Amino acid sequence: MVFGEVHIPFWEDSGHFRRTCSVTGLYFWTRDSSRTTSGDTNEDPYTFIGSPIIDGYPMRGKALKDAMRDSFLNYFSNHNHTKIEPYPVIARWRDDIHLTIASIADFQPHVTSGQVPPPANPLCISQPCIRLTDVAAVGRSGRHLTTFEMMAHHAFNRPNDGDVIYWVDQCVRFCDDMLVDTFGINPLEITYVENPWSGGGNAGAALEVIVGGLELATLVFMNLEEHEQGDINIKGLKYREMDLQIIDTGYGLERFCWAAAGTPTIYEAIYPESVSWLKETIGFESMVAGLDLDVETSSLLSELSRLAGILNIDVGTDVESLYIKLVERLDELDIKITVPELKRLTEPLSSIYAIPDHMHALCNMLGDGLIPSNTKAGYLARMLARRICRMKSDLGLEISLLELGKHHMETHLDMAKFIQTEDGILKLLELEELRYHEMLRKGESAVKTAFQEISKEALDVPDEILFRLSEERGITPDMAISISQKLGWDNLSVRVGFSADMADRNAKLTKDAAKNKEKTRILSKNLEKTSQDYYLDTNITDFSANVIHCEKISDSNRSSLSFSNEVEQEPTHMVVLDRTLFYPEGGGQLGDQGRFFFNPECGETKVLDTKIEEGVIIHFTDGELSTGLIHAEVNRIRRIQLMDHHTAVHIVGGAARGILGPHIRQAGSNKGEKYARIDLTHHSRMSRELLDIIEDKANEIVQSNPDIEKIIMSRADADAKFGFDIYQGGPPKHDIIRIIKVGNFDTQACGGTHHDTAGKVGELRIVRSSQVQDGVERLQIVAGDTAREHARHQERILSEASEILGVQSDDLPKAVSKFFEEWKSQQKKISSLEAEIVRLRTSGGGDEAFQRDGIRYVIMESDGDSKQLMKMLSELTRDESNPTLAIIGSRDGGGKIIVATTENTKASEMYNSVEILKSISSHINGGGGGRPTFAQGGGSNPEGIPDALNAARKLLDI
RNA sequence: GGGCGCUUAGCUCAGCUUGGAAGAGCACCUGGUUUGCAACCAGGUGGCCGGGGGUUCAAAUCCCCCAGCGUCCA
Repeated sequence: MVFGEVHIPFWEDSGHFRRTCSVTGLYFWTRDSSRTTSGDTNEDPYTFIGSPIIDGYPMRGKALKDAMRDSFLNYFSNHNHTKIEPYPVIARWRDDIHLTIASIADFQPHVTSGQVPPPANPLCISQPCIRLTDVAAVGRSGRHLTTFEMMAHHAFNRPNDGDVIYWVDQCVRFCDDMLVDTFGINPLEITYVENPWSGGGNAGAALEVIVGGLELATLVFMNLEEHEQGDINIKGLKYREMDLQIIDTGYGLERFCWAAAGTPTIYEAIYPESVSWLKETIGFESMVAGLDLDVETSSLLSELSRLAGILNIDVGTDVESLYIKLVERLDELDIKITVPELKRLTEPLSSIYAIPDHMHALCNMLGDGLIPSNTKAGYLARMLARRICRMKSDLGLEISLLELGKHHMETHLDMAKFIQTEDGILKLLELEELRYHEMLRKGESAVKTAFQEISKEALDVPDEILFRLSEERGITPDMAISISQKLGWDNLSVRVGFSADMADRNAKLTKDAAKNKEKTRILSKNLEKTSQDYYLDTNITDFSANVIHCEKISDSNRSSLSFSNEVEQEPTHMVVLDRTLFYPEGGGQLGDQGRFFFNPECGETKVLDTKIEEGVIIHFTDGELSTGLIHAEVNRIRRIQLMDHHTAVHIVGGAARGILGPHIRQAGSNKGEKYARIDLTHHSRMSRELLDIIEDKANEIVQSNPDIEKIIMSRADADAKFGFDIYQGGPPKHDIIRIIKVGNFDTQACGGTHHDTAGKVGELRIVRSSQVQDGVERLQIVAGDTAREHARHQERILSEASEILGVQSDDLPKAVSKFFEEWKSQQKKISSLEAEIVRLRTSGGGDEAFQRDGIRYVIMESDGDSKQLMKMLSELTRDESNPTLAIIGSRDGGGKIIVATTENTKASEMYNSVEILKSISSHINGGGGGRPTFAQGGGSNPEGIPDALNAARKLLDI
């Protein structure tokens, strides 16, 4: 059987025929022997608009989704599937994607790799998903969404172990039975298109389930994995069969709703309240009437929605070319309309459709506790918020983002399921709208500056300018153009194809960046994993073990290794033991230090740092060791300090969450001996007052001295018991994980070393906060002995500083500001005195002056720096009624010479200051330059000043 | 995670490409002219040109490091 073909008994049992699609060439299965197309081609218009293909669902919007979801889940739970609660839309358990893009993403990579058993088998779920790749098509195509629910039934089979739940035949039987029996779909209308699937390192045969021109579901039979020695070739990559065979299905909840509603677009089926509210608010009907189109608008709109479904809108498609295609197709249907006319109608409409979709995605993301930011997942939320704001202003819609969100949540969402509160989400929406307007305000002057070289009559803008405005300022090309129109550039427009080029440029930049990434191995050979005995008891620091490997650090290794600044000496060797109590750098905690020795008399080898590579713990030492038994000792004081800091970090995280709310998550942390820091997600900067409150709360926790539980449990159990909030330190990498639970204040998966009770931390101080990126606040923490040492250090600084000024440290701020003010006013006094000196020297003195042919020559040596000289020169050469050539030298700082002439006079015509300066500056071993009427220079031989001035006199024949 | 940009007067920002006397508008002060909605005219006050290092005779300007802020892409 050829890969991708699906031959199952069900086809024969149910009277299906295999056909080749006359348009796409793909094979498909149908009960209708007269069918020639697969159903999902540009020859297959939607048949359900106005005449639903699913009966019995008269409701719309949220009620429709709820009913449809129930029907689906009930069908499968009645057929032995276990209902699973949906996962968050922010995929915190993964490090390769930010958002949950499919139901199977819930189980990747741990379940699909076979490492962790599924939470149930078989299972069914309706998973909210967010995909932003087609965000430009949302609202325009009539069917694209950034957020949707993927209803699914999954089964995980291990045929080699005789553990098979069900495979292709049963999967298709479930699907067909449900579509026909539960949803009453006419069996003749259903086609199954054979279209194999591959992606993310896996592949398998797949069937697309098409009804009424709409792809309702995809059934994937994932049984292949990418492998160098694989014998199955798909799209140039080699695959082999894997132990696990996975039923991966996806049924589009919103598409089922659409097919049941038969509305012109999918948006009217699922967000009818929002669409009509927005239409009413902006007066859409009267606006359409005001357009004065030649064609009848209602028939145009229904044709449009029908056509939009057929037109394939690809990722990164230029909206402009889409319009051109649409107008061509309308022309074929004898509807004559120009692109600008069509745009005036459809652009507002597409915004009305896109706003509820974007708001739905945004509320889901924020509801999961996400904070909008300028990086990572937070950026995706910000992008959606800004798209809504932009569409709002295009529509002239005077409803705040906050109000839109409130309406959306009341109409379309169950808030009880969210981590974040409704008020919390509204606060974030309000902040985002403020930031958007701030960006626009700054954008205006940015556009003004960037466009200053462009003529007001110009028709287009150089690409580079638009690229840069977009990348540096967040001003999209069309925003830049509309801003520029306000500023007087009336004829500018964005050239056709520009956005496609910008997408290409971005794709190329990302590709180049990806190329540079490559991971180098530290050790030269593969070794058994080291037994991590430090988990048994974190208080033991002395042990014996066998050296099983030692190698010198090579030069190439050295460049790829990085050691923290707590590693005082460059290591020379790497040592691997069979077991160890040395904790390797990980989870933000620095590696342990200590020593190895054979016996107390015989010298020792320092352990400078510890790291881990694929389970092998590497000790970095200052000397070579031969294999055999050794004694070892972890630096106990350092270990305890690291435990103080690590436990303190958990306590501060818990305290901050208790005070500020559920959106506080750890976005990273770092624990050393001298310092600790924790990065927390929060929407605003933290004031010192707020830090004090958190610090007080954290110290209360320390003093209440709760036990710190260390629980080893399976990944699946941990997920079920504690949820995904435990993965604050990053996605889990093992099937068995370790939970650190500080009373009821903080629970997270963590591999670090911790005290057994919180009280051991002793004292804890939050030293300061800084912002690492928008929406992430970094708190610097000191705990235990380091906290005391820190306080001493601060006091030393204060006492030293106050001693210098001769004041009490309490008076230091006042004294410093007094000194600063005095310094400033004295600076001012000095410069006015300098000016006075210049006036005196230049007004009276005629000694050095020499008159000839109506020009005054002043050649003299003076005191003062170049700034003073310049002032004197400008005094001397200011008066145009007294044409002057002035040359002044000073021995200040290596020697300075300045030459100037009075502008617009005989003097400036006859003499070039730069040339005169250059010809004499050699006497002070220097150079110089400037304008023809004002040149300055200097050198390194101050004693040459008189020679230089004499040379000038000679040159001028004085 | 990978980029890019910005930081100059109380505020909003020019100037940096190509080094050579620190600018504009608003605000503020003084005087004049006026008391009709961002009044006008003349003059003035106000700058560690984010911090630190380097190159140079000379750095707001070029190079490196640090900090703060912004923004794009994945």
